[in-house]
Amino acid sequence: MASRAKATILDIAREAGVSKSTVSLVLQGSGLIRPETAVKVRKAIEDVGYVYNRGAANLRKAHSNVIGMVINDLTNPFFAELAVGMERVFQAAGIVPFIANTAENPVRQEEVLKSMMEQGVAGLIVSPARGTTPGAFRRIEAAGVPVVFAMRRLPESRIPAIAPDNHRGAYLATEHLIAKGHRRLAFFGGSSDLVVYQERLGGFLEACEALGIPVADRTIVEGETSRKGGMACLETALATSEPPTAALCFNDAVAFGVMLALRRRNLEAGSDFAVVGFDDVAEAEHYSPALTSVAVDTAGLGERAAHVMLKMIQSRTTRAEDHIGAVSLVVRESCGQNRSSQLGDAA
Amino acid sequence: MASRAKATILDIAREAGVSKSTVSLVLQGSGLIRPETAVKVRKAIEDVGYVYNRGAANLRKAHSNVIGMVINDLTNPFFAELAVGMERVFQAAGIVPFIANTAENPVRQEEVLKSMMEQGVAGLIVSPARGTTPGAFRRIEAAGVPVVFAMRRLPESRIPAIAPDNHRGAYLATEHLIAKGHRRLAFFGGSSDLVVYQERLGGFLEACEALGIPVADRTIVEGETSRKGGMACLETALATSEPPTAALCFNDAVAFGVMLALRRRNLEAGSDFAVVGFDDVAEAEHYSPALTSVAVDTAGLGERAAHVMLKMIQSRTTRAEDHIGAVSLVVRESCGQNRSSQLGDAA
DNA sequence: CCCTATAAATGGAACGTTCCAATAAATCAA
DNA sequence: TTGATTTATTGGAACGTTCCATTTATAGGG
Repeated sequence: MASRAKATILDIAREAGVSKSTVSLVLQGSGLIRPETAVKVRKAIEDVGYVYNRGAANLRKAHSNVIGMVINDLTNPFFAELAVGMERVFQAAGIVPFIANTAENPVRQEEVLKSMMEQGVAGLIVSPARGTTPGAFRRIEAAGVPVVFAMRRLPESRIPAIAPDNHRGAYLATEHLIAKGHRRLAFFGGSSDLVVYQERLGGFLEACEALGIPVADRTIVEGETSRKGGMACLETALATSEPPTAALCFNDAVAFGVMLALRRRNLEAGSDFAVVGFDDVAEAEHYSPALTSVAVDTAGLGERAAHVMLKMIQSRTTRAEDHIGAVSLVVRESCGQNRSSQLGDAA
Repeated sequence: MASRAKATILDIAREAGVSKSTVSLVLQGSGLIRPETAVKVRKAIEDVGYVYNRGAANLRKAHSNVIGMVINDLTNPFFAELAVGMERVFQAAGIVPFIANTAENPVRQEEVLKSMMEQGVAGLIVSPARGTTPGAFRRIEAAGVPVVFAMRRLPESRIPAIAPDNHRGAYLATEHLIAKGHRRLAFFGGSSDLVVYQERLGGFLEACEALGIPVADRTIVEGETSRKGGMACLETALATSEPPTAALCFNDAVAFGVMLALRRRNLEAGSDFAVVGFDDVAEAEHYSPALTSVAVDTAGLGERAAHVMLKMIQSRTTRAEDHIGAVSLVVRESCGQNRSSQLGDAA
């Protein structure tokens, strides 16, 4: 049932009565061939069910047309949105992104990166897995393949990163909670081995500092960056002697978890406890109550990352500027009305 | 900054003072080479920062080690779970799955499939986009590349499909609703151009038939298979003169939408209106109220699909049996207590 | 009518691997 | 010692493309 030996450019040449070089030219859409010849060749291609062998082509050509996208957690819809943004710009450039999942596992990540390199990708967009070793990208850089980090970065790396302004986002959100009249604040979820965590927590702390929330009234609970993690964080925080009345969550998944835990306790997110998320995933808007969250323009960051990559490939460089994306606080229902009457809202 | 010409097997040979053939043998882990030689070669490989060129290798070798996974909607966490299951088995077989998203767009799907073929994938696991034309896989089959459909199938295709027992799942769920005492039932979401839809709706209708729900008391509302779609379905259904009191939803996303719409109307899912989902995504358990749903063992189906693919590759065939995965109803809170007192639950 | 310029098509070498057949070195039986 | 056997290693052809340098055909200018 399987067809005989795969058809090659030579088979087409024979079929169309031209030389292999001519076929190659047609394949590349060269203007040198006579239109009628091109038509003839294209028909032959169709007839024999030819499939182009990009591996063979890349043997001679400089660059391939595939870039690899290595994601630490595909089950987070956030990354799917990021991928969508990238695909838009790559598609226009005739480039196909291949996605691979590392499931937050550095070993798996190593394998995946190796495989993509062997496949001859023109570039790599990576959201590094937690615990990625500093040297993990040394060989790739040495090979001259451009790498861009998306959303996450490595502490001491020279690799350009595209990420939202985490610090500012956290500051804005915290400011909002304080403006709502809250005085005992929590930061929920995430763990300190992530640069992103440092940035977001940093923004939270700076806002507390600037707006007069004493250290004693700040509750910081690390935890998994998932619904489950969020639920755990809330339980931990409410068990303290002076529990917080509001929380900035590491991301939306944590925030959803917090809201679930509240409901289980018959508390209402918004009126009884204020919750702010981070990332503003599509779901935030449709939750009940709708989640106030820091919007990071995920798809936009994806586009940006793709553009940077394209530029790097073109200019054959392995260096580029970092890019910090603008953020904005999207106020919805999860922080309720103002606690004291002192302030209007700060949208 | 970018390194000089990429190192090849010949550079390593020179460095290690052996022939290229020896290097090749080492690369393939052949037992023919003397251990000390192997060590010497591996050191050279490390020293020059060599990266294996799989494209060149595939020129001579029969099969590549990558399989393509083409997904219609990466933003649905369901597919991420499917991917996770596959990755487990592929990883053990030394195969790397590359994922591409078609965003439910047949044109994009065509491009993606073409690109994967050109890349020389050993096989393709596909969840076809809505509106895929019957002939879309003709060329791929002709090229002898094995294809497996996951979750979705095409109406008249000979391509093996791995899917849950949609009919039975829908039947079970409907039976459950009826056992709970509901008599006016709805089927929400999906559209009739999907085979899956036919199957699920079929199970629903058969249960209605068998358990004595007259046609007049069945409400069928097609809609987008998303939260938004679910919200719309509920609104439509409640606007009828004799609105249903319970709904089986095409999938969990639709069910979540329905529950949201209920809350907006100050109705309680469970007590005021019963909701059953389909797929049992991770989120179903954590929702409030927790969603009763038909569990399809997503990761298990992924594993199965991967196994079938592996078998097909090994036996160089393009044919295999369909596989229908077992389903089970997971009863949680979204259908509330029994409506009438006549029956216990049917877990 | 010849020479040159342009357009279209072509053959051959090269790309980095694998694999076969062949060689070289080491071991063994007699 | 010699031939046969086993163990390690090797050169060369092949894989399917691209690209350069040619060749061939077509047209234009004087």
